[in-house]
Amino acid sequence: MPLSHLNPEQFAAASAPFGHNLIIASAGTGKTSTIVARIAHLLSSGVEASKILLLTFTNKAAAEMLSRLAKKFDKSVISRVSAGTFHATAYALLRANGFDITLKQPSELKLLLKSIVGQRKFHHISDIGAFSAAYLYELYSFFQNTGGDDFEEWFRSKNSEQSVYSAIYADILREFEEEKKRFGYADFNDLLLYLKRALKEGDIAQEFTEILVDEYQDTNLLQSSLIDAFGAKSLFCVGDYDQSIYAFNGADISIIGSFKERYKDAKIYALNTNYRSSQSILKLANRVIAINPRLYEKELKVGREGAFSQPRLLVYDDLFAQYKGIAQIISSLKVPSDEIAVIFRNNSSADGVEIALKELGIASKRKGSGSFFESREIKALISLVSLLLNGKDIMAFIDVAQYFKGLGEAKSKQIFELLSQCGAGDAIAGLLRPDPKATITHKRRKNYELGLFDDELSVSENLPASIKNHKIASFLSTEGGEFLSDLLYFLKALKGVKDASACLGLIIASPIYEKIATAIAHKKSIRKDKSIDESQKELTKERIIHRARSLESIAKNYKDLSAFYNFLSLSDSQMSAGSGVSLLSVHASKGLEFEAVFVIDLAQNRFPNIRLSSGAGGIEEERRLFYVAVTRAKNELFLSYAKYDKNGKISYEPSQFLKEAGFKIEKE
DNA sequence: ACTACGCCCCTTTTT
DNA sequence: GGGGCGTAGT
Repeated sequence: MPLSHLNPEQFAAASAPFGHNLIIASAGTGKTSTIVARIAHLLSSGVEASKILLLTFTNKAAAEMLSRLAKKFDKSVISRVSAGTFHATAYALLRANGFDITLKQPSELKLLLKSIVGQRKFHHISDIGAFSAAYLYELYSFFQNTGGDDFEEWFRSKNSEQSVYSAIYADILREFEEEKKRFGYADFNDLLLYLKRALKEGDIAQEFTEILVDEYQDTNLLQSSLIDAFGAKSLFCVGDYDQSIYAFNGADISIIGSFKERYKDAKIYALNTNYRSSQSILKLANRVIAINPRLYEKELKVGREGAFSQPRLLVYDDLFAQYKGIAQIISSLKVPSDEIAVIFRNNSSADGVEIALKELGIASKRKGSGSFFESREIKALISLVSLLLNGKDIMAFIDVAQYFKGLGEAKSKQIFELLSQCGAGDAIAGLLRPDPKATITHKRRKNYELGLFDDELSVSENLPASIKNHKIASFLSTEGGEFLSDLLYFLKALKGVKDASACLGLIIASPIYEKIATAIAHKKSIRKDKSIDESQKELTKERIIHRARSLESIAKNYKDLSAFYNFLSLSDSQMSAGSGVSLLSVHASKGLEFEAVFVIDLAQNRFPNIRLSSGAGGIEEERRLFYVAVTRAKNELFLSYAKYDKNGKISYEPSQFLKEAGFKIEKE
């Protein structure tokens, strides 16, 4: 039984009676084991598995806890436990209840918002520069996550100078909501908002006996209100206010702080024995974090004994010398590289470290950061998948169309609109089965009427046979016709194929993807003198197909295309394949532990990041970030910074956290 | 009106 | 290396 090897504190928490339980679990105190034991306790006491909901911060964490439980319980029981991130859980519940939603990444919705902002004028109101669409999106997201109600009012109370635009911004966002609805889009926040509303209005009746919340300190008001909307009989919230580092996403430390006041029957448990870090590491971490206000009493006890090396401060003259020096130390450590992490405040630090390690032949892995899923060829592949699932997805349509010469954003949009009219809002349906009764209207461009491009008839003549008789054929250019013909062929080839991996295989083999791959390879093979490097082009194309194939093999794990698409949209920190030294931002390091940890670029302005510390969480949040970073270390901890940057143009002061940790730093 | 292309900007943290 | 913006070209 998992409960048998718990310490008394952990046991008390794991076997707590039903009710509103808050477990204050400091870093390294066996939080995961306690949650696993709690679920085991619930199952053993006869709670039906499907009445348990486990909310974690990453899907990986949820999967890990379930796999631990699978060792003690029947797999068919464990598979009935609902577990995942807030977002993954909400998505699953909404879909299971018939909500038809296409989840879109923030980057794509920023693009959609941008197209709306672009049509607005601001300068007739004021000379003040208006916010960019990206910034407005983030602001709106923050507003939603912090439980906001009236954007315009909220905005005015927060931002005095930009208040002149508050009405326009609010109207833009109203239109944004309409557009999202029209194209069937939802973003991360929408998942939570939709579910919350559905629960409140009784559209979804999902009862849980107990909801367990991991990383409770990073819950924001939207998430907190969603927990309440479930109306579960019992809560088991596990967190540590000293590790709250998501204020920028609306995480509110007062949610954990006010637990006692919000729930009358609240019981507070504390896990105080640290089994992870050596005494000297813990001492350093606690000394710094003690400067922050204490929300609950903590008496940290060291669970490990033995002789460990003291944390070391490494000071370098130059930024690059720092990365090189760290790589050198790493190569000399007698620790497996998988047990080493380099942790930084800003992702911009990662490149230098990666290069320095590479030079010494040391393998490293970085979390997802762009590369694979954001590459053009994978994005196009996902867009094609998206179109199969959602015929209203205009952004996927434009993304695919752009690889056909002569089709840019505006032309693609026009074609999409025409097709939509043939398919009652669904462009793909409009292409496959145009409604003969639909009347289509098209805003003709003036230039056409002036006869500037007079080959309208000959253009139609050139259309591929498959598209010649389509209702919108008379509006199409040769390129547009070619694109729709390829798309039509693609849709017919994939019709009725459910298996995700088979789908991907067919997509990759389709003429439309072949054209896309060729177009991308072509662009990447243009030499400086504008000639084409043909051998390079072939090589790039092979690499593109190879990458596409690796996505195909990932798809094998999913039962159908829409399950696979869900994974693509929701999966956290996409695959950190291979082995080697982990390169992590502090946020990405959350929940992990390593034998040896390097916290780098500990310079004032860099870490703490001064620009950010003036924002939501303030310097206290930066201090918590420092606390999280150093408490990842089990045995060895190295702290470092450089006095100057590469070009010596900027000089850095040591981070205030180094002083707070008790390091004596000599003056120049 | 729209697309293609070259040049300059910068780069917080995550589901 | 990507996105924003001005310019040339269809």
